[in-house]
Amino acid sequence: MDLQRIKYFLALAEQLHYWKTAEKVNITQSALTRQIQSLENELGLQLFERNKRNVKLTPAGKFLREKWEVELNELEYIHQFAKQIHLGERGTITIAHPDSISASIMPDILAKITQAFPQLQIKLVQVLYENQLDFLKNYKIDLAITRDITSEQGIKSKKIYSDHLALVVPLAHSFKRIEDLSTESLKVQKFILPTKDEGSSYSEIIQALFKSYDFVPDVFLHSEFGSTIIALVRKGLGIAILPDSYMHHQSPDLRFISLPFKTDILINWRADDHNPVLANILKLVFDH
Amino acid sequence: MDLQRIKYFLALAEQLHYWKTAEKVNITQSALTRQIQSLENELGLQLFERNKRNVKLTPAGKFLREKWEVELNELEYIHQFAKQIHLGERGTITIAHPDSISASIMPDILAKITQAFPQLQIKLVQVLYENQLDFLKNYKIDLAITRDITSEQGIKSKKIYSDHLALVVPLAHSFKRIEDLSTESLKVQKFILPTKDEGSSYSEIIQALFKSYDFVPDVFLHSEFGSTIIALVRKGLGIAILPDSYMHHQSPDLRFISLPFKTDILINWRADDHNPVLANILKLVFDH
DNA sequence: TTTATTAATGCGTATTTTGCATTAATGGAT
DNA sequence: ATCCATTAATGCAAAATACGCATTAATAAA
Repeated sequence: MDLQRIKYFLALAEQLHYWKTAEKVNITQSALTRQIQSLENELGLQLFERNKRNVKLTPAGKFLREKWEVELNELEYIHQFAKQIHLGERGTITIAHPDSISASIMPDILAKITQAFPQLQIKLVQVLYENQLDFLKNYKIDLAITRDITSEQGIKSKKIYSDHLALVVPLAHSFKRIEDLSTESLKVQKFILPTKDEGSSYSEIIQALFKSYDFVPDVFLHSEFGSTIIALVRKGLGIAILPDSYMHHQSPDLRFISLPFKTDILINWRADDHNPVLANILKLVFDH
Repeated sequence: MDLQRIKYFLALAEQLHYWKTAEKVNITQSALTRQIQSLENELGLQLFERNKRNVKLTPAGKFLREKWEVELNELEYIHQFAKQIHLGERGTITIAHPDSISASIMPDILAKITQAFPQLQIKLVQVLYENQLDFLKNYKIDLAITRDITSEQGIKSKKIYSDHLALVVPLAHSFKRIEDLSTESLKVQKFILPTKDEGSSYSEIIQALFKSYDFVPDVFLHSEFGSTIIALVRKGLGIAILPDSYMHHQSPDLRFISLPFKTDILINWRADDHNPVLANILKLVFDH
């Protein structure tokens, strides 16, 4: 059953006149007659009661007119919706990102996405560094924004931003500027650091930082979560090394001392993910 | 857009294999390929991600699979329903009938209808004699069961039953049998009769009855409604002439004395009413 | 590298649809 | 009652579309 036939039927049901309807739908009266006939044959029922002079709907025709009208509209809506999915304007994408950029580049990215594709559903999740790749591969997330470089098979990666590491201290602390730092003054500090993961490029940078001052830090506590670390520093329990994007968080009573060590932010995705939503988002993020 | 194409799509979406699907739906792989291609072109989107080795649904394809499945089922249901309407197995018909047969032939007719066509919606209404034809012509009712003969243009009519007139008296009344009736004994009675309509064949029969006894009745009250008349007789306010089908009503304290005057029950309908429901009901009523 | 698998495609054939011209039925006008 | 204008149905040839067969080309596995 061709939907076009149903459209012809609906047009005729409105006009109740073959010539006028045929003209309206741009076919000949003969073609229209046969379209209606084959529709009736297909359904095994009569749609119109007609003689050479008059055309009127049968009860079944009246019923179908009403129902088909609804059904066709519904189909049209469905097809539009599908088209939007095809164009990557509709759909859901799940993004994992570190807490450090919650207040800096994430808002920028999200603003751009929702402006360009207001119909997109975005799910933001926080995932432990060690789980990110697994989640990506197992379709639990579609995009992982991370500070770690990966060279995994099947995962594509691209740098989108980089910021500096900063020493985070309470306002009252004696460290005011980078010149105040020295091996001696650092040695006596208590440090609060991220969890040291094997092969994490981010913790390697921090290691390099300590090596440049040639000392081994007294680490009081490890935490994966930046906001926890900040709260601890504010309470005076120690000092921390964090990406300076944390400065964008509202953090009174704290001083950020920028250090000459850069940490990259990368975006990872499945190489074989052909979801148009992903393509659109990547394009947006890269056209920066 | 041909619904057959959507069915092919759904089959392929399940199998994800052109050869197997083609075999299943009884076309060649080449035909199936082209059906899917033209469906994609028509929609302006990709349904499957495919290379020469693998077939998988795109996000839009997944969406459409789900939606179309529902939509096709709905359409199939609608078409079945329409078929039933065409066959006169579904639909609504409005029937007007006089109160006198509420307890006799109406139950018979209705039982037959609901047994043969359990899906039919039947509306029963009581319509004043004088309005019946108007209601019929104006599509307010589809069938009028009446005691009046009509020879109206465009209205078809057929006798379906006939019963006798009866004299209705309280049990205590002196009239016991038809032999008790005479011009003298009748003259002194108070009568409760139906509304005397001009040209109503029913009231003409009653007139004829009185004429045969050669007297003019003392009419205490006219009422269109048989049940009202019966109540009045039971209270001793007078005696009445009614069709003897009223005997089927539960009427204690009353005596029906059958008289040798017949009154026909006719069924009327619009000559140009091609509603299959009507045809079915007429067939049922006539095959009696 | 070879092989087996499998979706796409060129091409000729079969089927379906279309438009034109004509027919036949019907309601209204004379 | 007869004629006429209107209009849905239909025969037929042409055009468009769909189909199947055979082949191609891409790809994963051996």
